[in-house]
Amino acid sequence: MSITIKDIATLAGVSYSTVSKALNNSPLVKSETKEKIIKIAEELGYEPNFAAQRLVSKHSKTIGVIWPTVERMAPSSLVTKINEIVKKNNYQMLLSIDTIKNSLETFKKFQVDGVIVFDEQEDEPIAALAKGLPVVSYGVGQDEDEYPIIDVNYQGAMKTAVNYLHQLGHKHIAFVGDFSPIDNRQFEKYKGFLKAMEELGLPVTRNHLINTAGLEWLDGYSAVNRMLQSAAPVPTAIIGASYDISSGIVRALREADFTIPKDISVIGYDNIPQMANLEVPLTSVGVPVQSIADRLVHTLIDCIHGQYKPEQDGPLKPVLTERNSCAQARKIQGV
Amino acid sequence: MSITIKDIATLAGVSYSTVSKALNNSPLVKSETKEKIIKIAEELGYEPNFAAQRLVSKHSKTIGVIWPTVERMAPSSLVTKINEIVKKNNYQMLLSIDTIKNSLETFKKFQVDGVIVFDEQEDEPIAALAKGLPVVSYGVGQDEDEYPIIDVNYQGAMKTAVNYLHQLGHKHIAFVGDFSPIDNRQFEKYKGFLKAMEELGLPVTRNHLINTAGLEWLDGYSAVNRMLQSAAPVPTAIIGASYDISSGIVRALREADFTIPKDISVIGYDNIPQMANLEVPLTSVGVPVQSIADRLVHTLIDCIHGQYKPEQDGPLKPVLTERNSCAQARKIQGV
DNA sequence: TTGAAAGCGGTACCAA
DNA sequence: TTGGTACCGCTTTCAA
Repeated sequence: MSITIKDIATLAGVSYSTVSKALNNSPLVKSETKEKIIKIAEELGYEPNFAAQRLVSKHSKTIGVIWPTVERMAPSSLVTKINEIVKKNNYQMLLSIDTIKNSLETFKKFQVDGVIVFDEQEDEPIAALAKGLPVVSYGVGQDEDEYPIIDVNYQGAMKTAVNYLHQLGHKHIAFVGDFSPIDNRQFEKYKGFLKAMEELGLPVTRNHLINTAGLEWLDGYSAVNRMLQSAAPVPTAIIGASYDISSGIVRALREADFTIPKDISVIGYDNIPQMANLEVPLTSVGVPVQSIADRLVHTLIDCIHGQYKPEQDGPLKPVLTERNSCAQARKIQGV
Repeated sequence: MSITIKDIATLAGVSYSTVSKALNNSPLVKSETKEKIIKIAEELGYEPNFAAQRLVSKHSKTIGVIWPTVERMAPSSLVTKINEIVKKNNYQMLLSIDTIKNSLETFKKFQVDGVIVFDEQEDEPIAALAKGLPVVSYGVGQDEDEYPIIDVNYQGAMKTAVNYLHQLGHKHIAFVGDFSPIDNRQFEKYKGFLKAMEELGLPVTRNHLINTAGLEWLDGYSAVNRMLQSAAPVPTAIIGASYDISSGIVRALREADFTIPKDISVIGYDNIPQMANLEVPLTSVGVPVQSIADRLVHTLIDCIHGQYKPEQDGPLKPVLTERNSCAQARKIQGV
């Protein structure tokens, strides 16, 4: 059995309720008494019983993160950042890689104070499952949401990327990504691209829209190979829809003896530091993970304290980080 | 406030201790009463209070996993498997990506029954930090360990790979991996390779030992490029020390216009299904993740029940999974 | 400024 | 078979 406040009380010659107050730094205890008690507690290596505390106090200063797909880079990067920020705010983070339903159940048992969800493509409506437990997600914001969704502004990011390339003189810009309409988040990048191109009056034919039908690097790789083998003229610039996809794009281009950025410019979505470690360090666009993580955690904490108001914060701002994978457009080959 | 056994007791017209027994399926309760109580509990959507239960019962049927490095493929694959097996054994899994020290603290608070550690390169001795909490790790077994380390038999895996290539007629086999002696696990693969080559009387010069000095795909990629640029004759086969490294190896070879396996054979360490999704599906070697996960979880559960005996299980068996990235050795180019 | 005591929601023992 | 009750370890009134 481990040390309890009663042990401390006995040693200190006070009642255990006094010990409780002292340990919680209550102003109701004389500072001498307080110091004495704290000293004894430290000597004994006292650790409060968490279960007992929560049986009474209800909150655990813990945030749960549900992350069902462990195998892509950008989320890994984000979850690492979230962990940092959670700690900075005196919370702990616990992760579950189970289904949303199971994870929520587990987290409710353990009485976490709130949950961050990484993936909402599940049948059951999260709000119903959460039942009172504060939940925050990210992706595409919608008005009807019953819990805050941090809008990472995919469309804004795409617009930034397209404008940047346009300023470099590019007109033939291709989008390489997964645009099955099932996946909200991916589809949003696609829509953002279309909109941005349209606003600038740039051409969008099927040759500019390369569907990877998947999110692994290999999907990006094969998509680009297909593009290169088609009869259509090669675009002067490519926007890759994610870190992993972009890594496949770069690989395919280099195998086909394209030099980046001399022969073709490439921008990758996902503003994570790992973009710099690719074969060709990639200029990337997107809300920096740090900002996403910040917003997620702070919104959740506000929810926990009942202080969250929709639209209290402005939209998240996508940033373009230059890394020399883009150059002035050259004469367009072919047409 | 949520439903408690007292609410149920009132409705059922029995005492709450009877409710407790009924809900725990005690044989001391008449089955009619039991059924009635269970029915009411279900109707009310009763969920036992976990904190209260643990304040009394001490164990949580939960296993914690400490996983400080979220960004490599093989561990991701393993953790996913562990989750499955943990569930199959009626436990839950919680993940922490914090430092070992912090994670252990968190897990102790939440009273998990045991912990699986993914990474022991930390200063503090884990056993001391765990203080009674059962811990299991994996990697290289050592006799002095104060907690079980599942030996994944790196040396055996290397031997299997080398023998396999040797039977195909290869004599010039290179090892591409990180062999800084600091990292026990990586170094063990290196030692296994050396030993296996020696046993077969195969030559090992510095041209056969390519140090990646890192574990990312890019490290494998650059290492192979360096190898190809050196004056030394190219080996007829390569063993890559991990999934990520092997992925870099394949990329570098293909860029240099080597056809796998016609021009060169490649085997990758890490027996994970993802090996099949590489550009060239790779023949791989290693204890299958399934077995590693199985052993980890079962050993831990034995420890939890105080039933673990060192050496109760034989060594884990590396398996070679063929995927056509190896062929009969051709005449050696050069020397 | 301190202490006593009533819970929090269960489990488990003992008595009826 | 059931009910009564003493904890588990802590927080939080309320009284002293």
